[in-house]
Amino acid sequence: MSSPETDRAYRGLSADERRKDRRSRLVRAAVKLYGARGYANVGVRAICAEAGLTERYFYEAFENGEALAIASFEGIARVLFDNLETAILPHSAPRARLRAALSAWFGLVAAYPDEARFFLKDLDGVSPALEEVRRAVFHRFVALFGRIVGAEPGGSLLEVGAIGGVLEMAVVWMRGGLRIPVDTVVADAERLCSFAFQPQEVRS
Amino acid sequence: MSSPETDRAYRGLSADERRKDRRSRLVRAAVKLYGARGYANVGVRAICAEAGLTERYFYEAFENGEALAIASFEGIARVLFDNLETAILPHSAPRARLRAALSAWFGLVAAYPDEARFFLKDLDGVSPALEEVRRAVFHRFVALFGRIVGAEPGGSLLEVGAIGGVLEMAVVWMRGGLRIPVDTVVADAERLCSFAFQPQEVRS
DNA sequence: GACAATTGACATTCCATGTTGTCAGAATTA
DNA sequence: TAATTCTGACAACATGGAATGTCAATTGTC
Repeated sequence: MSSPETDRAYRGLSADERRKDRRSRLVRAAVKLYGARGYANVGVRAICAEAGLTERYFYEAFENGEALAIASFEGIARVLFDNLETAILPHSAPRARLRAALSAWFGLVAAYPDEARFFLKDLDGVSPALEEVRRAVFHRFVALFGRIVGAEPGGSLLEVGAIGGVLEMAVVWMRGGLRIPVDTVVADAERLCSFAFQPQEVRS
Repeated sequence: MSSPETDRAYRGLSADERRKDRRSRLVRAAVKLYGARGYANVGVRAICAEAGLTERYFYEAFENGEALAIASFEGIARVLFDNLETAILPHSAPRARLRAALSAWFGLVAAYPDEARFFLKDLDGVSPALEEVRRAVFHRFVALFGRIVGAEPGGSLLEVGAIGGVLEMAVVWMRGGLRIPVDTVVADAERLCSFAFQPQEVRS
């Protein structure tokens, strides 16, 4: 407990603005380092150094290190879903919506490699809380694609497989240095999804 | 350096036999704990306790903790590939071979949940060495299925996606407590793979 | 300019872990 | 039985990280 009786401006920013700024700097630094070194190899010390802040402000912004990881992951997920929703907006035909969503997905992966690496690879087997967050986001991912192509809700295992495949494709694509043209990757992913997300009665 | 001038039997086992026994006990204990708690939350102390051995024997058997993780993973992979090869042996038709392999895969997942959890989830973002091992095994996995259905070698991204999907299906299937009948899961996976692993000229 | 709030650098505490070392006692052989 | 190897329990050391605390210097307010 410090004694902040008043909260006056500092460098032109209010107390709230400063707090939010520090928080977002921490998140950005965290994602960058997570993506570069892997979550397991990044501690709060390194994150603070990268953000140009000290531990004191870290624990002002987050309960602990895990909370930052969760916030980072959920921030990435939010941006991702926003982008996908925006991307499919102009289209109405299921196939066109699917292609637009996948295009956006792989475009984001290419544009934000650190975020992508963290999002794709780091969150497994670390802690139950992190695992649950990953699970929930993955489920939303499957549901979104189901909605995109107009499949009935519920999310069959086949759809799970398709989305899992799309994620793994991104992993391998990145590891190969994005040398494969994005259109090729999108086309392959589209084939995988369009097959898996068809309505039950047409499937077999 | 101890001074083992001779190596005499102990409890009916030669020195070599005892070493191998200790080593395999360590691997078994490691996989069990990895699967239960996640790799990041398991140290050599806990593994030694689970194996009923002490640290002294750990470092007799392995260079360090990471070496045990690699050995564990590769041991699982070896058993897995052996099982798959055996499963497809009696069949010659691509479709039958594929079904047999997938049946074996999901059967193993169900039969060895600890091994499966470790194999599927734990190895990402921990260390470069572990990551490389995982990558190599995944590649072999894709190649094996390509060979099973008689696709030309090389491993397209679409095939990567299919295998990634199969792995993710196993993850979700396990998390759901294996409540979905294995035949259903195999059938879905089979659809995913049979579609993705077709020869280029037929694909579109 | 005086005073309070705010910041940043750093020390400090606490604890877990990896790794190596010690040693008394059990099992084995002669 | 005596000598010796092997074992298991545990101490010891080093390292690194999480989380809290201290304090002088800086910035804004009056």
